[in-house]
Amino acid sequence: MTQHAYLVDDDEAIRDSLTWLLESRGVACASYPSAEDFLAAWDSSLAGCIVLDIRMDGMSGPELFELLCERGCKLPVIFLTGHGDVPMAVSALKKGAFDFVEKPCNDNELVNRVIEALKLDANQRVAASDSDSVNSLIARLTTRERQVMELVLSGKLNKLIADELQISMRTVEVHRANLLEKMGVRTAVELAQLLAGKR
Amino acid sequence: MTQHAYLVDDDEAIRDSLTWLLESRGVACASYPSAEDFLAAWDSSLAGCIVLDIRMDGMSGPELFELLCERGCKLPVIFLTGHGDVPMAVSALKKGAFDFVEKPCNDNELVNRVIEALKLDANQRVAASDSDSVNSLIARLTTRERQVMELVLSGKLNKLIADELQISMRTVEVHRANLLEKMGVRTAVELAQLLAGKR
DNA sequence: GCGCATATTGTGGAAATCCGCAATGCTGGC
DNA sequence: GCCAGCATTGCGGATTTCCACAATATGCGC
Repeated sequence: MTQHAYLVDDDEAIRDSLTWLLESRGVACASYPSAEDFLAAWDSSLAGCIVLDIRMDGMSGPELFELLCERGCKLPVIFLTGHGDVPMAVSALKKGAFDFVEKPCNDNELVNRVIEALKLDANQRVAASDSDSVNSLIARLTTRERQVMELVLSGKLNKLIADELQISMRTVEVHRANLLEKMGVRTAVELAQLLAGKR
Repeated sequence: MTQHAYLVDDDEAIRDSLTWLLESRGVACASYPSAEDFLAAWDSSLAGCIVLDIRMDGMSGPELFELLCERGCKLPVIFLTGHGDVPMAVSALKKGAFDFVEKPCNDNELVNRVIEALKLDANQRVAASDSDSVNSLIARLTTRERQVMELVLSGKLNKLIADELQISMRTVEVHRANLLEKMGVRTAVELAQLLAGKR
């Protein structure tokens, strides 16, 4: 999915000038005149970042942000704000908003923030994909393979694993070989590294 | 080092009432009437969190925060703020400030934030200590042991390690046994897990 | 009933790991 | 020169890991 900067602002002049500005820097844009419009268009496959005005008719920026968070949206959000509201800013940042930029703003500053947000989105996608891959590998293990894997990862000898599971050592070897193959690694060390942080 | 809530505010009444409030909830306090006073008292062994007023005569809260960050201070900082200043709030949060609480504030809210900040401080200390411990273990390895360790962690057989380093397999075994002992682990799997994230 | 997936087990042999015991050589500090 | 630390190596033996080949039993879906 191609990354876009999703511009959400009821002021058409701002949407147009931001679109022009960002596209001249190679950033694909999609603009929406209201929070409701973007919400209707959003789905979890969208890639990029959101540039979101705080004050709009109808649903406000923070309200949209809240709803997107509830729906699991991970896109970085840059708020455009013309008035100070510290509690709202603190609250949004703590909920994961990427940044606040005050209007009127320096063109370069905003574009740079957008580009940073796009980088963050890209990095998050890679990390999530890695995590999904490992999880799907684990999901393909049989119950017994998973049991043996846990014991291998706790550093036990095959002999002790056999004692603990009350099976033969040969069976432990079979499961061990199968699980390493399914996890796409050759050794228990590689397995431990693959699963680092997932335990 | 005992954790304290370090209260920095030029208003004595606020310092006193916060002290009373926090101590009645079991939090040790130390208060300072100015940013300069706290800065003079600070050193990196202090444990706890900082409750910091924004507006003070002399050095301001954000200025103190800036200086502390430059000096490597990791204590969580809760800003007390009576006026909105979004860019300052956004900037401080992005630099790692723990929270902003507006004055006048709900007593329970502030105490809860302080207690959360103390927990964060404690967790950070444990994590830093773990990291230091592993680093000091690594520092005790000889050059050769470190080389062998890297190759073990990349999953190579002793035989291949011996080829690569142009030494005998017995020597690899000696280094391998020595490094595992020095790192306090019994197997390469445990070693990989100990070093997860440090590579 | 048949086929498939899974779990289990045994045999035999090869390879890898581990380690006690013993020894040599080099370097740096006292 | 002596000693400690480090690097290196060999021998012999024990243990562990790995796996081809082969087989049986159970449960499930068609």
